[in-house]
Amino acid sequence: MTGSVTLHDVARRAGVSLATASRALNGSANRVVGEALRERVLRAAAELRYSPNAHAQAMARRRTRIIGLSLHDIADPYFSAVAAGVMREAETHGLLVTMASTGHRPGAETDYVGAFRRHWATVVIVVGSRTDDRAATDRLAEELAAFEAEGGRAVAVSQPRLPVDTISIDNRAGARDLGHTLHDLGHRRFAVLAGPADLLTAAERVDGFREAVAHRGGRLAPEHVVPGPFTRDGGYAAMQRLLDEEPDVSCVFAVNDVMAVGAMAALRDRGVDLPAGMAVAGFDDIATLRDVSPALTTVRIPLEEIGALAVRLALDEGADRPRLRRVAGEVVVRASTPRLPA
Amino acid sequence: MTGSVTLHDVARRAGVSLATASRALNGSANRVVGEALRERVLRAAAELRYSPNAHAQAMARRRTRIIGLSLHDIADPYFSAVAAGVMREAETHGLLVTMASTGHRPGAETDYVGAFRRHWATVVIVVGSRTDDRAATDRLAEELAAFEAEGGRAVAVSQPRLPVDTISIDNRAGARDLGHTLHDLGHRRFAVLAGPADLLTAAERVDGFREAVAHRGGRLAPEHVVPGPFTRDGGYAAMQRLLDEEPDVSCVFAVNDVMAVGAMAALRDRGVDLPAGMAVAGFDDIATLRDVSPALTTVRIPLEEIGALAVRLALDEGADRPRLRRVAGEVVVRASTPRLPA
DNA sequence: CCTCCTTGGGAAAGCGCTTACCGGAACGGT
DNA sequence: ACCGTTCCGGTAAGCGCTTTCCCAAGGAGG
Repeated sequence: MTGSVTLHDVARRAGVSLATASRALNGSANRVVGEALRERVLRAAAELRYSPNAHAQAMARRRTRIIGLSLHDIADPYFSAVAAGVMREAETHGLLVTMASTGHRPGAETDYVGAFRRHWATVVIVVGSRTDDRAATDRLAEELAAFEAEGGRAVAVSQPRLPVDTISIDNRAGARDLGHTLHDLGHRRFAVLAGPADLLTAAERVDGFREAVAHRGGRLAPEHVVPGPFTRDGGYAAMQRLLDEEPDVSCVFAVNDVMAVGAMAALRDRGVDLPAGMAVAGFDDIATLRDVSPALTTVRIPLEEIGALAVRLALDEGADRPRLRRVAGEVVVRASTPRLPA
Repeated sequence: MTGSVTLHDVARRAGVSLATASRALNGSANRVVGEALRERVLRAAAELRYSPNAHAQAMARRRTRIIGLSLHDIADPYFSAVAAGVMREAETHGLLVTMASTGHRPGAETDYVGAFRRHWATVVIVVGSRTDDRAATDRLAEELAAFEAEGGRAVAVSQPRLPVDTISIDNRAGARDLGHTLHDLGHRRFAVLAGPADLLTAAERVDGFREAVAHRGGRLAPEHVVPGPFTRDGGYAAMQRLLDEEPDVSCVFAVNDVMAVGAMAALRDRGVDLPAGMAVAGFDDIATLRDVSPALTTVRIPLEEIGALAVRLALDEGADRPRLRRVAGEVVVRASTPRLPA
């Protein structure tokens, strides 16, 4: 990058030293720069369209104003909602966010956290939820610990067992509440599209739902719990497999909205009338999906708020860390789960 | 950030000089480091868990491996699709992307490009489409020019009149094709939910559609072109206003899918049967929205591919810049626009 | 009138890295 | 045996900024 104007140029044009120029521009603490000089410097800077080099500042100050955000897939509305919250909050603090999509690749999070560490990010936020690969989790934990040891602040969202502040979505309680609600609507025979086996978030939702069913004296048959990717197509395929077994079921719970919508498509393609022929419920309350028809019963998670909270948590100089914040979901009943005629 | 291990530590532990350590680690060009030494250095680095400081490298090399991406709103699926493409392609090149949501705030893009410039980003990508505020556009153009003058590469998506490589979605042709298709389906009386007046993307889509209608000997009545925000609620409200006028219309074209879905919700709330009572078409073919019902007729834009293309374009050392790439849309007819019975 | 603060500016030492540039050693050709 | 050449390691000069330390000048207090 050639030709950029440096502080040196500004100082020369204003006829002052580098030190004075620097002080004039950032109004350095416990040091006053004469009004006249400050004026001169500011004017010179403006005339030259000077903008300080962020890396040089980072070197000298030994810190930056960037947030590193690692998530699975920005195209997934779940993650983009969280990202939106992070970015909104970041902006109010004058922070820039650099983002990485791990694409569900195990280990990628650790690599990216490493990159953020190399960049002296002030804050790193990882949102995910892998649970199976214990070794990978340990390496991530180690990397995050190193990052915090160097003065950074990390927050994990939906990613337990990490030695940093974490925000935990109460998946279990949300799914349980949903289960009870569906039971109250008269449903007794359930199936679950369970999502990926290795995703803790998915597992918790299944468990919570199972608890509710059990609590009401029912039982979730193992063959009615079908796994699959956390995507629209995953939901579609899982629903097809389920239908192939001709299950005796009146209501299917997909552990996220995206899958639920895929499941609805599969049902329709098989000629099932919705919502009369089958009730469908999801999880997350993705904004973009609120207008599917029939409108989806789901558990609302304040995703954007969670993103903002992550930033605030990281910036908050509280003691006794790591801290844990639980955020609850709220069942929203819509048209996709009508009351079952007795 | 204290306690981080530096190259100095590595060099000392390996018993070599800084220069050698550096050379051993980056295998510097036209310079060979003895195998034994290189081994020693690598081992020392691994033992110390050394990771180079990105800012120091940036300072010394005078460039970085980051892409600055500015867009309106990451929570909007249109933008998150483009972002996903950018990030996917960035990763294959070992680039990190730092992202900014302008939140539709005029001038914010310029501020963020300035920030990216300060960071010596190698590439800046702005995706947007404001057209009304000429002064703002000029300032953005100026900032981008300065950025490129300093050796960076910028690409604009859907943002014309900028002195950099730009990717232009052929909104006009897409909307025209859609108009013809709808006409072929027997529709004659159209309304348009036109989106924000100041967004070029929206304006072009309206124009293209209008052209098609005119070409077939029809006419789009001004009161049937209703503006509004580019959002679900914008579509909902616009549709309501339209219905309040009790227009003699059989088909409404919302200039993006998100609005189309909002419009469908409004129609349903007014008791209109879909798709029989009113045909609805959108634009973009947002993946998350493919399963609304009735399935939405729309114009498919390869958004993710566009994001990836932007990165490739920026990295491509082609001559005769600025270059212009047009990408076309493709009409996808689905259930929301049935053939009108003659 | 001298000393001691206080105020405000400059010189210079880094921050952690890359990369000319320099120089010693080993080697081959004559 | 001498003189290029190569090879390969070290020394040091930055990259653009902040910040400590030092110093000059002016004012207050004795």
